[in-house]
Amino acid sequence: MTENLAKTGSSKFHKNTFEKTTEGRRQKVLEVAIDEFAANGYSATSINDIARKAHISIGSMYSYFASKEDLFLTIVNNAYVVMEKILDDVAQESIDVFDCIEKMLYASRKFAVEYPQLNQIYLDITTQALSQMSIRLSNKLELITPRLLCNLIKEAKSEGKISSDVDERVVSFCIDNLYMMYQFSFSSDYYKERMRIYIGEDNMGDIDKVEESILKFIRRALGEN
Amino acid sequence: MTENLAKTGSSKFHKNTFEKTTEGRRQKVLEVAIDEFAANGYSATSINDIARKAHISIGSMYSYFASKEDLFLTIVNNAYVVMEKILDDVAQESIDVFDCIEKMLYASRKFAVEYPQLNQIYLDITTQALSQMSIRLSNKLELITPRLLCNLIKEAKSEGKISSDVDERVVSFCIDNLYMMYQFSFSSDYYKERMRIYIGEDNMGDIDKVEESILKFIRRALGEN
Amino acid sequence: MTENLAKTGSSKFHKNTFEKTTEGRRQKVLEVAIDEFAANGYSATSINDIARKAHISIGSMYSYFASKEDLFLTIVNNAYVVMEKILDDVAQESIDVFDCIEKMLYASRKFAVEYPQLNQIYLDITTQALSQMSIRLSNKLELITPRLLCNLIKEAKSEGKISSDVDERVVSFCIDNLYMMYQFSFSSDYYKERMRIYIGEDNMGDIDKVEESILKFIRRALGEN
Amino acid sequence: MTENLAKTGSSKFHKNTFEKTTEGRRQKVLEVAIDEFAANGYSATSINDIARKAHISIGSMYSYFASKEDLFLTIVNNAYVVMEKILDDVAQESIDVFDCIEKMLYASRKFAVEYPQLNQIYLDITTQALSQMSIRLSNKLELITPRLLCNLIKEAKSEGKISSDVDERVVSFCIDNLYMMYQFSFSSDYYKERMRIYIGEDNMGDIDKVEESILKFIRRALGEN
DNA sequence: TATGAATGAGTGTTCATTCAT
DNA sequence: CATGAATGAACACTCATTCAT
Repeated sequence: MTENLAKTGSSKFHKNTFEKTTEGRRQKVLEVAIDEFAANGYSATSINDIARKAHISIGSMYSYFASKEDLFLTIVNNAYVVMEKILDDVAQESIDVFDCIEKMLYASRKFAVEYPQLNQIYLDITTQALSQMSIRLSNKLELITPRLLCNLIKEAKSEGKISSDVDERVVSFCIDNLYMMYQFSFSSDYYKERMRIYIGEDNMGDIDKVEESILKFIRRALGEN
Repeated sequence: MTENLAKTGSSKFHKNTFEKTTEGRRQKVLEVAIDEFAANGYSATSINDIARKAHISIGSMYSYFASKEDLFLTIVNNAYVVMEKILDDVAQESIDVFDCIEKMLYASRKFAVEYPQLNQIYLDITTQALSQMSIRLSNKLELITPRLLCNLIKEAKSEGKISSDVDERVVSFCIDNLYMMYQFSFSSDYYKERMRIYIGEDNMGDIDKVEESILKFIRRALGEN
Repeated sequence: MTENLAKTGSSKFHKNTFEKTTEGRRQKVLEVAIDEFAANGYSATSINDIARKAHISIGSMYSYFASKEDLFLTIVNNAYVVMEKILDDVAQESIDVFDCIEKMLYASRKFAVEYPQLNQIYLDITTQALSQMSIRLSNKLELITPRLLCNLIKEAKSEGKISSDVDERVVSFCIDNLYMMYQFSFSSDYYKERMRIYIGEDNMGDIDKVEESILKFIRRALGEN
Repeated sequence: MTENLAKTGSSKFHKNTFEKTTEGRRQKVLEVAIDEFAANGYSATSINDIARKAHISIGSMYSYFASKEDLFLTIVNNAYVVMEKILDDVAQESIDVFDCIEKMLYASRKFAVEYPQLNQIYLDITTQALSQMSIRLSNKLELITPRLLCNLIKEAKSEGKISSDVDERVVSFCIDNLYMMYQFSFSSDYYKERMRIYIGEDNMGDIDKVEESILKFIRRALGEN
């Protein structure tokens, strides 16, 4: 549906050696690291632990990554790439604004359920303690959703599909906020519990109905004509 | 406007000794601890550091709190009490749904700007790594906003002020999600930057306009009649 | 039976204040301290803990005793006084060597069973780590048993009751060694288990028979005529 | 002379890494640790101190042993192995009961004089405070002496070498008690002083004569025919 | 390139002792 | 005289990182 989205600058936080090992080692390292960082947070995770659980020497670990931070950023970057891909696909497949908005909400849940650890790690990054680190990440990705949503709204406005008096920037912000919180609601135990409290134990079974309500909320907010 | 809100069970995570020191020491400890936990996160904060910066011996620290965790929980609990108070005031002062929704949005920003560290700490708690700890907190507070919002919407629906076909639970969830994200947007550098990208550098100066747009978003979503 | 034994120099390791408090406080402190030192050993016992458990402030503790060491020595000294009294009584009541030896074995057990903690503490003192402290104790007590036993044997020898070719010093040493080990065998878990292994689970019930055998061992060793 | 003694289950309280360092480091660590534990007792000994004195980083210490307790148990276990070996040799070399009893007494002194620290540590273990730890030690060794002595006596009884009316279990217990106390008498300052008091300063020079007296004591007690 | 032993600053926590009230 | 808050050196233990093999 939309123009091609600018690709995330493929930042690289690992050493060249990491690309040269076997796929198996590479995958094992990433897999274990994701699990550990997701479960314990950045600070409380030990790189020695990761090495041990991945059946790899810390020597190797440090031949792949210059530091614990770099290992973490490698993972985060990978997660961004995955997220980006999904978003990209959604944007391409959508036929109009409302379809796109709907698909993005679905995608949020799907991503959260499929990769709960990546979301837990993402949550960590938004934390002030890790904000210094997030600076090292190309925040281009952070630009992709805003631009996508913003353009979507603008287009829809000019096509008369939605009310012309909405501020596309703020509205994009709100919609993405809803996406993020919805995604988090499947990630950390804290947010899971919070959603349960709001939605009610009984309604947790019929998640499609919940999603439909959220979409209705958004559509109305947009002043769907 | 509304019924009296149930008070948060005043859990206590400090030892009695803490209540007996001078107000100065007490405040200094809390102040420094809040700063440190907010800036570094729970794990990366050293209780010895806090003691040093508060010009208090580590021995005293441990005569006030049984553990680092308890110091942290004391702070979090205090933050909750502050939040609760603000929320309570808003609920009491409001004259109707829309007024309340508006006042709560203002309050979110006000709280975030006034106590950025408390919000940074709150962000930390929602993290999976700290989910175990949040269990120790009476999550009654977590119930206060849902109930408040939900009742508000229900009432408004029955009064015909808003569309009767909205699901009050999901809608409350969405509105609170918008509040939380808005609040976070003034707390951690990450979310600050994110908001800037959405709203645009130029619009950041006129935050009232942004808030107005968010409110319009919500009002429309509620199908304001 | 024997001459009066030289009294232990009544060393004093407490401050005068300790004598001036109420009997209740004094007893409670000693009682708790004995329990704690016996269970954990000198080093691993906290004087703050003792104060807390005795419902007495550490301030008071330090107004009674100059240091943890002095509290410990006070207890040890008390224990010695108790032991000495028992020994003295035995010596007075006995009608001859063999009677005395028998009574002393009974007394060993009685004392160990009645005051297991004092024995555990005594065990501690014999340890090299605490040897420095034992220097501060008047080791006159340590002289009392040797002299008593030695004189006993000498007398018996001259009376022709036991073989004339025994070395009274070595024999006294051996007999006291048997007493001590027997006493320990009712004190620490280690020695209890050791005795069980030697004597056998089945014989542990009839301790009188065991004692009879030990006495027979000693009597024969003395070449009882 | 006797059947082969069951070997002590070679429990292992160190990590594999400890076996991989250089012999020099290994010896230095054990040597320093033995000295420190012997001199101060378990509780009052600092593992950081040991590391410093062994010129080894505390990190290495913990790569060799999981805990202070494990370092201690490693040493104790080593001591047991040494003791066992000596006992085994004595048992093999002896030609009859009395010879064995004599050799064991010599061995007790030899071991005590040669390894005073090991005995001081052993003394510590018998203490109630460390009884919990002794549970982790295979107490097979504790069985070795009882069984050896008991069988020896039984055999001698059936061969008519010693009186048939002695209870081999109690007698073994008594003899081992005499060995232990004799051994201790060369180990801690407390027991050294105690022996000096019994034996007399003048007789301390001719220890062979003392030993001869002790053996006579035992032989008579056995009712040697 | 892979290994893992080695390092030591740093962590959370304890405790004997002091002293103002 | 009794109190208990305050102190801070010391403790057992962890972990990111280095480097010789």
